[in-house]
Amino acid sequence: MYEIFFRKFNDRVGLTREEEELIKQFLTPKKLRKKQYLLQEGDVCKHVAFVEKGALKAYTVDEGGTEHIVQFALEGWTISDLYSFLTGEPATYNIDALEDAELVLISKSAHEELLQQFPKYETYIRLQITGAYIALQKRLTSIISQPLEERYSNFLALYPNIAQRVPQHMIASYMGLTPETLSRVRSRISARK
Amino acid sequence: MYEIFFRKFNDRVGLTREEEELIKQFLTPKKLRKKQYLLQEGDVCKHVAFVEKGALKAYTVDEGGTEHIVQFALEGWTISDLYSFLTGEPATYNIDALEDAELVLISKSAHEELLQQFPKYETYIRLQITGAYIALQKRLTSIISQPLEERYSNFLALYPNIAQRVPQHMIASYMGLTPETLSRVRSRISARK
DNA sequence: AAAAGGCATTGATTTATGTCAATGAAAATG
DNA sequence: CATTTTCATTGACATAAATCAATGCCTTTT
Repeated sequence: MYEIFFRKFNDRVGLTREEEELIKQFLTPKKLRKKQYLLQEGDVCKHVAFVEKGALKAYTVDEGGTEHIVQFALEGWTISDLYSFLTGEPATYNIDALEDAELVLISKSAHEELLQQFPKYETYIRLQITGAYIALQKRLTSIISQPLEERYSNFLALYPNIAQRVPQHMIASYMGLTPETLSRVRSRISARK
Repeated sequence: MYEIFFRKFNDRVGLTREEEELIKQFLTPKKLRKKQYLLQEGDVCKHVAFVEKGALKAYTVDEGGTEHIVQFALEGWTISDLYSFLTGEPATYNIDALEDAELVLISKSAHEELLQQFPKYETYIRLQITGAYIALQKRLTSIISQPLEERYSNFLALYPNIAQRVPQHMIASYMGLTPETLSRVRSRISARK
């Protein structure tokens, strides 16, 4: 239980067995069936979720009912509406499962206690959020500066596992495109080779 | 000296006078003239810069010579090529001054020592990067889900000070648009009112 | 004060992307 | 196993954005 979570944690900051046991006290396991919500827009986000197994997506829905995918999360990734989690404001994102999933949940109170009692947790969180920030900045840079074909090729190179497990229309949504446009980008790429 | 830096620091984690003096040992002031580089693509980013005065931009330049602005930084903001700073890899961004500027620099070694010796610095950094992450996520969500007019209106509402001080073609660049398109977006908005 | 450069706007045109609709294949469901 | 659904692709067309070019207005420089 919590294997991947502690592997990641250990990669970032070394832990003794005892420390691991201490941290486990603050974690809650949760299973999610495909299509089940972890969070709905308007609710307050009560947890940060670490994915042990399966796949989730975070997204908004516009007035026309179209989904816009903000983030995917596979094994080893963390997903949440961080703004809502930290401020207690209603969430602006929905989060649900693309596949049956097993999660490790950290509640707000667990998060706060760990931060106070356990310096290594703060370091873990700092490194975690720093990595997420850098990844997001790269994604944004790609959007504003690269042509579509390169953006998509980059995506494939960076996240081959997402490309394999997630339907293409969701990747289109993640890229801010319609499914038809992504399909045409793909055919242009394969024509060029 | 360092007034805004310590005001921000104090807002996030309280500091005594002594702690402030201790941290000051690790900081370096730097002035930059308008158009002067803080960082050039290809060089390793040696510092994180906090803006005490003036304005900077971080950007990439594509094959055609067009600038794509990744970030602005006014007083109270922090700017860097964080990936390059943390890994020692060559920077992918350029950073230069839009106006004469006064900066507070934190070198890699200062950063590492502060992290080790001074838990409040780690907390400061964690809160700093968390805020930056949330802001970036909102920007990205806006790009993939909102029509241009709303994106621009949001930008104006969120950063009126940037809109005032920065030429519009740079805001267009920041939004991933041509200056002509932004101009037309603006005229459509004012026509609607 | 004159000249030069940077800047925002507008128009005409091209190119890229979105929309609507249809099809066939594949996957999920009962 | 049959029947729905979901999905990716393709075509025709509409809309949006980029490009190219010109203009006038500031601001900076000389």
